[in-house]
Amino acid sequence: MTVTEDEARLARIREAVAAIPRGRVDSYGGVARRAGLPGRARLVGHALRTAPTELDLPWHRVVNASGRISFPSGSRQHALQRRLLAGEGVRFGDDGRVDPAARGLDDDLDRLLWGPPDGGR
DNA sequence: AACTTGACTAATC
DNA sequence: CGATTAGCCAAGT
Repeated sequence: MTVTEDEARLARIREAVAAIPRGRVDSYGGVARRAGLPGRARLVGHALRTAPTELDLPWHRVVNASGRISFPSGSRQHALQRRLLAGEGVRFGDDGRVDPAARGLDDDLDRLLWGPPDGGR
């Protein structure tokens, strides 16, 4: 297990995060699955935590499997993430869950977005 | 090197 | 609903 392999995995995770369209969210597990790393949701958390800000990843579009922001409510991060999502039109329920309609992505999303130059849109 | 933590999750109770 | 358990495993102590 080399360092380069780890970096490649992190890169795939970051790609998967970057592939989440504006106004939609995905779960840590979902991102991991689309990155080819099923069952490794925690790794997504680590990847985002250690990701350089300069990458400008849409990290706020990643919520937990419950559809809630994973930062403790009341924390600065929680407020920020919620605000960023609200700014993209993501609705929240009274229980703090994001609108179910905005949750989850198809496995083909990556191909749809990055594959066929003409397929999508 | 042992032990703990954590931007997680699914299953059970 | 919440609490517990077990699986996950990179990083931090």
